[in-house]
Amino acid sequence: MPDPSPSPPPSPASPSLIRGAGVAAWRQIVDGIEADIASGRLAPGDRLAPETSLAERFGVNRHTVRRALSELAARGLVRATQGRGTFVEARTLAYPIGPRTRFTEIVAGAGRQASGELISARETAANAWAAERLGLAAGAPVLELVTMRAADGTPISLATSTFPLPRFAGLDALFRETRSLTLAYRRMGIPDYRRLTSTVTARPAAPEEAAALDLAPGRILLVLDNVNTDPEGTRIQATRALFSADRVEMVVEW
Amino acid sequence: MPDPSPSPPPSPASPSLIRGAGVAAWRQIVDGIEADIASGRLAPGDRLAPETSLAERFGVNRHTVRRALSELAARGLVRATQGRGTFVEARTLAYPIGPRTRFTEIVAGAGRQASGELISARETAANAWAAERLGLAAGAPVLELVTMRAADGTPISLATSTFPLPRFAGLDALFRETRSLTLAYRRMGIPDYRRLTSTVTARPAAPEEAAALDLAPGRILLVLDNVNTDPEGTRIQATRALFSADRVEMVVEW
DNA sequence: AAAAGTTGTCTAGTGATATAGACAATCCGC
DNA sequence: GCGGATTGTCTATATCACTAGACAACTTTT
Repeated sequence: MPDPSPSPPPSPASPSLIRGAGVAAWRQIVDGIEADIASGRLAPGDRLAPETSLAERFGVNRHTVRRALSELAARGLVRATQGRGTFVEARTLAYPIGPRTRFTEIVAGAGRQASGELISARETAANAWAAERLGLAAGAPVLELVTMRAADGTPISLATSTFPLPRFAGLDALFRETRSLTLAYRRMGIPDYRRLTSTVTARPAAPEEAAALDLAPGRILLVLDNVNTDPEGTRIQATRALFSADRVEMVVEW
Repeated sequence: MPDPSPSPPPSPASPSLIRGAGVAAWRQIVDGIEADIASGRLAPGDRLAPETSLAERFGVNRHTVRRALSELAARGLVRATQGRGTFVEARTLAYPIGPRTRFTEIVAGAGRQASGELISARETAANAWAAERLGLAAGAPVLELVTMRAADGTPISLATSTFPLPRFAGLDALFRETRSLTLAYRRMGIPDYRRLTSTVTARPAAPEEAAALDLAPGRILLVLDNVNTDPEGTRIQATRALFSADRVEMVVEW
């Protein structure tokens, strides 16, 4: 049996809706069109089928289709103009997963403007998740940094990084000063870090996550877990970054 | 700005529901609990909070909670027993993304039973997706194989692989005979293949995809695109595999 | 200039969702 | 054996989603 292989992108979202699944018809239409946009089946500038055609295709009333298009417009994915039609406005960012990633370079490479901020820094006790990944005892003191990144002002990722204490006491101050984790590491005597593992999964955004990333409720998140070590192989950083699956696709190259 | 880092798993799904988002309250509860299970916040064997507690936590009627739990039970994620409580039954498969992947080994390594089948094989004209990845002219003749994989009888992935013709004419017969793509390649004079790129993204399942993978409508898919080459660097295979994000997490290691 | 195509807005009726209450049945701890 | 905790089932009502029709206003095509 060959390793799993994805099917080539099929025709646009299936017109048949699922009734009784707890997802409103208009919402399913939203998700379907959004999936077409995210997958490239609908590209920026493309005009959507007219409302009456979509209604016929999805087997719903034209008002239901309008409810969906209204939501898509509110999310900035499409723009409707009276008498002309509804056009696609969305695009995604190709985000490489690799031994090292530079958010600013990734965004600039896509012809967009990167920005970011350190939302919070605090010393706390390592929870089970961080303790396991950093090889610490549960409850061990750690430094936790929360950061938010954006491309062209659109939130891209919400990330929390955890570092063992007391080794990394003061890292947050160095980070605020240098705006670079790599430079902050160097100031602390660590010439470079190495990626140990990366894990990707996906799930719906919790309400507070959706709010932070300016997403509609329940949008899908790509969750990227990274563990980094110092040159001697000691684990120094465990990070979890949340990305909107509508705005980002993960790319791995060898 | 450091590379994005995920926040450690937060407390269980936010109890507040989003009204007016087109997702029924009971359905949001389903997704929230399912996310807790997928993320490990709720582990197999854990008992869920009682119905009355969940109703209070989510701010809904107990019947609405029961509607959600009924759905989770139908999906095989939880099991309710009168007088005792509701317990978690789900688990996920760690699926490595790497230069080579062996589904059977991955599943066996998780202590589960792998199975799979070749659903279809056909000669067709390359669509834009495959043509781009294989470096072919659009419409060039290709062989397309569709496969389904399962672990312990639970569908894990639906994959479509595309191969250029006439070079790979007969590959499907060799594949049926050897049950191994690597062996089939060797019989055709290709000692080994190499991974060129892998891309991971996520989106809701289309109805026919959900049906094929035995998922509830609208469940989240992890979509893995791979491009492989022969030892000389010529692209020989483009694959898209669809995975349930509830059942699989992608793991990358260096 | 007129017709056709398309989005935008208004009013109104029917079915699904969520709520509510009550009580039965099962399991577990004391 | 009893009480408390929890799931299971029944009936009933209010609110929201979806449908339907009609027509206005704008843009594009003929």
